[in-house]
Amino acid sequence: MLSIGKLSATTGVKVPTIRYYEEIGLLPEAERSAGNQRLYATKAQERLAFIRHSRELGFSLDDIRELLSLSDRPDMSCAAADVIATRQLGFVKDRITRLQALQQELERMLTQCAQGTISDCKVIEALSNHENCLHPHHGEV
Amino acid sequence: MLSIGKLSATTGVKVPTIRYYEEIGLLPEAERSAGNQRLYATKAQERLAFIRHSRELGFSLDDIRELLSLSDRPDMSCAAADVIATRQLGFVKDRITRLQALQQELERMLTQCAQGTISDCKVIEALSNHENCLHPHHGEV
DNA sequence: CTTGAACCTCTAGTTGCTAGAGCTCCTATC
DNA sequence: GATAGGAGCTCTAGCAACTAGAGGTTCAAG
Ligand SMILES: [Zn+2]
Ligand SMILES: [Zn+2]
Ligand SMILES: [Zn+2]
Ligand SMILES: [Zn+2]
Repeated sequence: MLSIGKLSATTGVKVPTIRYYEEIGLLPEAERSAGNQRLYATKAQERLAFIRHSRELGFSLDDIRELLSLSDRPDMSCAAADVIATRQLGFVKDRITRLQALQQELERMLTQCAQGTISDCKVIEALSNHENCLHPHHGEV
Repeated sequence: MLSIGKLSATTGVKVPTIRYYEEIGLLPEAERSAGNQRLYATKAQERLAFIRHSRELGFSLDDIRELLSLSDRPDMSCAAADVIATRQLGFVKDRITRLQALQQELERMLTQCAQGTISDCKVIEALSNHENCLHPHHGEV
């Protein structure tokens, strides 16, 4: 059985984050020592590693909750898991597209600026009106 | 002079968002009608359009605050503005790189999955351990 | 047996808004 | 001029996914 600190060290998830995951029900309530400190078995390490890795791949905690509950039912079809991953892939692709548009706009305004005064600054000018933009870039970045 | 609703309609920024920008000092306190309702001059439209466009390009409100105060000093060097935009470009490029790594990992796990049961699902397996990943993908997405 | 690191709970802060309650005001129609 | 209802007002709370701090307890090394 590991203390929360050891669990944190072996998984790379910070102590308060582990407690937070327990609080929101991503991790089951930990066992406690006589002095009320959390104790974890190896199983918790795996579950936490799963969460961390999924987070690193950009999944939301809600998606992860769903994926965890699926992984607890090995005989079920994996269709639901694949739907979640496919949706995530869609988000990622979409975001890349939008960020590439932003990159172009930022590069354009920076190369146009001749490093003079604010009144001549193409960066400030570009921010002031969208007319010269090549992309629509609406919605969240 | 425009009501907050008209200002919202002409700029595409929602009414509560305009009030929020005023609250945090991005917009100056609006004049008020006899009945205490906000009234805006054309200048406010430009300022708000600047904020909105900068947000669309991914700048933080703190950066925008800085950019706005620079744009109020036309005789100054624009170096500071260019620094902010360059930094923003850096963020964007970095994020794109990380998202492209995520895209690859997600595509890899999805193409490997044979659509069977959870116990054979390559998506769940890939989330369970990072060993087979091609990228480190640490840090925030 | 003492010391200090690690643990506990609870609250509040972060970013950039958004939603709601409960009220007042403005304007259009009759 | 009365009235209906849309738009405005303030204030509080909530979202995601944590992070930081206060103030107190427990554990483990020496
Ligand atoms: Zn410039
Ligand atoms: Zn634009
Ligand atoms: Zn699968
Ligand atoms: Zn990985």
